[in-house]
Amino acid sequence: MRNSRRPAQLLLRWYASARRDLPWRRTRDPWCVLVSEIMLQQTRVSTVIPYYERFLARFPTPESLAAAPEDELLALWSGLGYYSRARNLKRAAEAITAQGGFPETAEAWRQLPGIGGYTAAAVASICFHEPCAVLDGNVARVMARFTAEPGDIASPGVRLRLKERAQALLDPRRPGDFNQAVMELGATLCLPRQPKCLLCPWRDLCQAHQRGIVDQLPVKAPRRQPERLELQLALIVDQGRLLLRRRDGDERRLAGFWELPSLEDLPSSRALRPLGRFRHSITHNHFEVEVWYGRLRRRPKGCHWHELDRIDSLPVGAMTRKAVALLQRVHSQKSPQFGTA
DNA sequence: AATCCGGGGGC
DNA sequence: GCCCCAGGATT
Repeated sequence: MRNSRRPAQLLLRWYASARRDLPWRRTRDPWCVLVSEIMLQQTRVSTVIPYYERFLARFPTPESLAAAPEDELLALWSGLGYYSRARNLKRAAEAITAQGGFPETAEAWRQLPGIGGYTAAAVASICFHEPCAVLDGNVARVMARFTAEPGDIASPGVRLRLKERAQALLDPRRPGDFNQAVMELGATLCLPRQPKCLLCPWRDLCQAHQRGIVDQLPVKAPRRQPERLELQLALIVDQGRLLLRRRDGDERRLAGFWELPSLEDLPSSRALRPLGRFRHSITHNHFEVEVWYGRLRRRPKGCHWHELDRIDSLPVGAMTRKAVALLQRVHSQKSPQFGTA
């Protein structure tokens, strides 16, 4: 009994001194914690922080989000990616509002849209002290090394085992701290490459470390190779307005988002001239983007004008942002009073 | 079980 | 370039 508690004690002692001061660690408000957990899905801490601050300033409660127009939400989420997270968060906020309060168990949280096993366990343990272990990428890696797990950590069977092992180690008196401590360990010491075992509180208990195979774990299946694609976009500007088209609402990705028309969409591209190019990767698609610039006599079918200085309030993907940023650079060169030259 | 969804930081 | 990130939904 005493022995099984030792790993948790070692970990929590380390966490007390090594934990980073992150915005969502300064509160136990379920709404703030939920927002952070959703944003942190497949997204790094440093990326999330500015989005988190802006989001909660605008939507401090589930009620405020439930009442908001979706476009405003998506504009605020723009650039963070995985936009179904935002749409599901709004639906969850609506459910919470309708229920008149937050769920209090992981099982109940799990019922909300966009909330899976990880997020449910995270919020329930941090905000409601439910003794349930989380399993995310960090915990999977830490536990795979701690127990020298030989299986592929992507396989459901292995993931279940890893979660059970985390559950067995969890300190039921401090489930939220324990969960965050394991993740902190994975994020700061037990790194995918070149882990800092010398600083690790579990060094002497870690099976992989004892066997000298830390750098061989965790085992992961090879991933599919990316596709290269070329894209030509048109940046049509007139009187401070930009020509955009809206993607269908049932598109697989970036549904309902505004984007630049491609060259093929335009009746004539003779008047356009090259402005620049850049690369942009979306999951396994690697785009080489060429941007053309100019004016058009008339508005093409399906396209709409938008004020250039109000693009920020539209749902717009990062690729479109990069292209528009290209334009800002040209403008500042043309207008010395706004540039440094 | 496989695939898809965005995007970016770090090496 | 490649890996992988406080995952979840869909097929």
